[in-house]
Amino acid sequence: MTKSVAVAEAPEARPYHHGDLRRALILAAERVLEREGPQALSLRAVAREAGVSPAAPYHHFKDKSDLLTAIAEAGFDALGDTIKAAVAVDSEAKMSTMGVAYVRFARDNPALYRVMYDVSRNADGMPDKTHDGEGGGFRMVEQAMIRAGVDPGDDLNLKLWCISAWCSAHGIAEMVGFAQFQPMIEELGGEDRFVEELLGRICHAPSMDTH
Amino acid sequence: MTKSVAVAEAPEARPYHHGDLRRALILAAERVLEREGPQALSLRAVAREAGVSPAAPYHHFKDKSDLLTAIAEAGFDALGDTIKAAVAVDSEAKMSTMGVAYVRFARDNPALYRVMYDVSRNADGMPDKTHDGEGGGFRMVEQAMIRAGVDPGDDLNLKLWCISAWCSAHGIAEMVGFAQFQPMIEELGGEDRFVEELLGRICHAPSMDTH
DNA sequence: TGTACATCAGTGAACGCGCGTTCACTGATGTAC
DNA sequence: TGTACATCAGTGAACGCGCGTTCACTGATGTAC
Repeated sequence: MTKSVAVAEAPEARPYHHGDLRRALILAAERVLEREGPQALSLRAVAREAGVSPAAPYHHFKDKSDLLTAIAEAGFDALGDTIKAAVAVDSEAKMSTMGVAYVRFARDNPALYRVMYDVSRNADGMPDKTHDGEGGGFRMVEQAMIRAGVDPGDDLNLKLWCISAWCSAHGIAEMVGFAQFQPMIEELGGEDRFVEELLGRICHAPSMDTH
Repeated sequence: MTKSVAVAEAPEARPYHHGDLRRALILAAERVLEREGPQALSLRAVAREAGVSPAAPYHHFKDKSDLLTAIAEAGFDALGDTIKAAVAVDSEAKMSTMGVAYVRFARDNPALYRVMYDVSRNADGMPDKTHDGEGGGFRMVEQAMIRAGVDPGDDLNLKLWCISAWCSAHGIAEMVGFAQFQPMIEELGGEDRFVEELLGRICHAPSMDTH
């Protein structure tokens, strides 16, 4: 509910001050990405999509790369939420459930996923929140690994298993779309099954503790 | 040895006709990538680096994307050669040897590696030569898998193991550089050891045939 | 409750830049006779 | 062996474009008194 004004304006007229342009810009960026892909993600395009002038974003972000960082961070948050939701449904919270959810997110938001890792590469890593944060993705993987039988006391081993799983999921996410794999995907009855098969060859409880 | 000309030119004067500009452009692109990164890889920059006018490349490539495709293909060839060389040294031709060589290539040529996969994503897959070709990378992985104990008769299973390994190597290659992992890398005594640890958790003979 | 004023968050025009691509051209090469 | 000519592989100027960023500005908001 906004304050009423003395003179009625055109119904959709945005007030001069936006209210939460920072957030609006990030949402606009996601729409641009989905609609036009990562190449089209310019600061100007985002401003255009949000309905503001090209100079407006500079009141909320230092420069373009600062905006990209925020977009990537929002993406990693969304990824974490997706995995969380998948785990909530699967009572056993299996690694493969999480892996499939991970890859699905990447496949459903390919351009955003691309930006997330492009930014990470430039920033020498993913957001700290994702890696170390309490509700972050890595923590969830850790817990699933422990449930799968990895000794939680051996910290180095546990971490290596998590990183190994995450890297695999990332590699799969980037490559499932390759045309060469499509016949096999059909044979297996869909992308999710294909991903399960790949993940199954990577994370399988029996050998996890033998290292 | 070039034909001598009646009037002596400045020593480095390139003849009007280049001879093999197509190849020279690809090499120039690799230099640009190494020196300035993937963002700087414009058609004009490549022409500049090769010492020709911006219009010259159009006699050898349909457009920019055609040039990029050729660069990526050359990159995949070089990757294949690197793996081949590593296998030649290691008499057992272990998976981990190949994996480490793969990741080393990606780390030594980060910008080229990026372009290789960017192009692959746009082209819906890596070059056929790499995937299906006789001396291509996938074939080498196949053979190593067979040596490691995967039943060569079960074609689907064999292929899934190869894809799984390749995806993992790719994921690792993209993420080893992340700052979060650096302490662990030091602890393990270097990047190659870290990569070996990760790969060891992914490809380990005992369970390969149990599927 | 009103008023003066600082601050915030927009505008829109302008800047210089490098890009991909096209064009009419020209120099060099190779082939037919 | 020489010459005419088609073809090939370059040049360099020009095009229009969208970009990131800056600037002086202005409208709206909130605070002090």
